[in-house]
Amino acid sequence: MEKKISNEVRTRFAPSPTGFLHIGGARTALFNYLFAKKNNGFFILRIEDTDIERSKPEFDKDILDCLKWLGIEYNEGPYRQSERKEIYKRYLEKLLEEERAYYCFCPEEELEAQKQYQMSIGEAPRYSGKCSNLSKEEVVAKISVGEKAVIRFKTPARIVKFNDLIRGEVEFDAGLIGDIVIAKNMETPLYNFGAVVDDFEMKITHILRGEEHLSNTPKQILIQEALGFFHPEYGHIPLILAPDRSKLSKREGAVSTLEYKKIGYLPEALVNFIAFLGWNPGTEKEVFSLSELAQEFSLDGVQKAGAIFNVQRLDFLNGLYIRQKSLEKLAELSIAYFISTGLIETIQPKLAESLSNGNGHPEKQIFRIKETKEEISFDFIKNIVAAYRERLKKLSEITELADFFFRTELSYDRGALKWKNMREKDVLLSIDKSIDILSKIEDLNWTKENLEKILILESEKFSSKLHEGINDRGVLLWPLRVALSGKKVSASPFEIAAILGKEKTLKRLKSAKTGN
RNA sequence: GGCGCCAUCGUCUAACGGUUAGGACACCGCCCCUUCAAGGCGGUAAUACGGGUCCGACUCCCGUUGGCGCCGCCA
Repeated sequence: MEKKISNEVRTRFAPSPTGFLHIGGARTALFNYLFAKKNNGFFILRIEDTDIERSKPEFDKDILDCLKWLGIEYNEGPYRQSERKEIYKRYLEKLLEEERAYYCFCPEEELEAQKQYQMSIGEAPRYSGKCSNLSKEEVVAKISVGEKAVIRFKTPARIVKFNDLIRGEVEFDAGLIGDIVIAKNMETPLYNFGAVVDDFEMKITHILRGEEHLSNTPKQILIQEALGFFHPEYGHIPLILAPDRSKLSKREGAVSTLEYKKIGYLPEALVNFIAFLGWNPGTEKEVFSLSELAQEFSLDGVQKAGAIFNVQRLDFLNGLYIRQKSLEKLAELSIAYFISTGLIETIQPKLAESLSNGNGHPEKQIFRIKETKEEISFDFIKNIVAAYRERLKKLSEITELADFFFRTELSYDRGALKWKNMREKDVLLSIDKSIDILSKIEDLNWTKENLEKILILESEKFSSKLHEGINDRGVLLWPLRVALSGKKVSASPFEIAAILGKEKTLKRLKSAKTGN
């Protein structure tokens, strides 16, 4: 076997644009990227769009957008196989000339029947080799009358061994494979052939791909030998599984990775999460940035068994990264959600999209509460995010948590105002007390810290008066919370009041009293 | 059906012949506390099964079982 010709590491990610880039594909891209980075090598993106029926520009775009979002940058590409037909044609001609490949005219129905029969008697289904016996004249004659032909590779019947970077020595009996179709015609190469040619042309040294390709490897090795190519190293990564241990399917999680962006996952969280699906550094450190991963990544730490996609862990990591993220950035990202749920609006219709892509300038934009057309500042959004960031698992959750900041009428059950077994008249007393306290605070002193200081102090006084010495701040703070937010679960009433401002705070308290 | 790959808590995993089988998520309990989070402390929970080899197996070998992948004129 010829060995690789270069000692610089070159990896590639070679998806086909026949579907969205799902989590499994994203992880394959990540591992190739990390391996290249770790070894000071190159990472190449190649789009395998030879299947013209199924390849779609929108999927092509999805792949590119996705990698960009995750921060996975490629040094070369994207190459597209549809633009490289001349190259494949050249190698196809070479194989044909050297009689390592041949035209096959067998109709598909016949092949299908053959396969069914072979399987029914417990044999490995494979092509009989019928057309390999055709003479040159017969072939020319058939082609000249326009008979449809594909090109088959004469698969040598021998044992193929290779050392998988992750699994160790793997062995296949190529005699069971049969002569595979490597091109539909001279212009349309098929996967096993196109990939081999490109990997050679692009000087790929390490091929890290999903386990589903393990049984393609002997075919590719044999084609490499027929063409006189060197053999790249192979490493087959375990699959990412659905909760029932089946392959991630369209119905179960195989959606575009960009969907996770929509729901409000941070790319840092997703990268960290998928890196640990099938890999670990061997230490107890589990929070890694992309560049830390690039430093630590090693094939030794890659698992052999498939890993189930566990959303709870993703949520945990996302919460972690949300808490670490800057307020500016989070607020910027959150605006898109407030806009899409109709809570706020902007005069610039394209803004939401550019913000979620991280290139808007929110501090210079004008936002309005949709219901009242009242103008709000970027700081207003920032403060809301600050009050809620600790409670978020996903960014999208913020609209449901904080919608009350943008509404004039709060609708909630009056019973919610009651703290523990408080009597109705005490609830009214409590609200009056809050109104009394808050209306005395100057606008200048209307800050979260100050409100907290005063309200804590007053709540203790109020509580002991109400319950004769029992200290239960809830008697003042709970009705206040519900009056301001309309919710039983919220940020602290101090934070809410500070963001709402004195006027709205008092207004909400007054309507809590009257019940409208 | 054939071929191949795989097998440690529910999940992601550590261990690379000698550990009370470790960590994280989730779950449960306690603390903090005006709610929910966050945070702190603690707990439940695993080597699929059967044979070997060895003084000693999660670890090595064989088998069984189970899971997954491929067997396309898809990639």
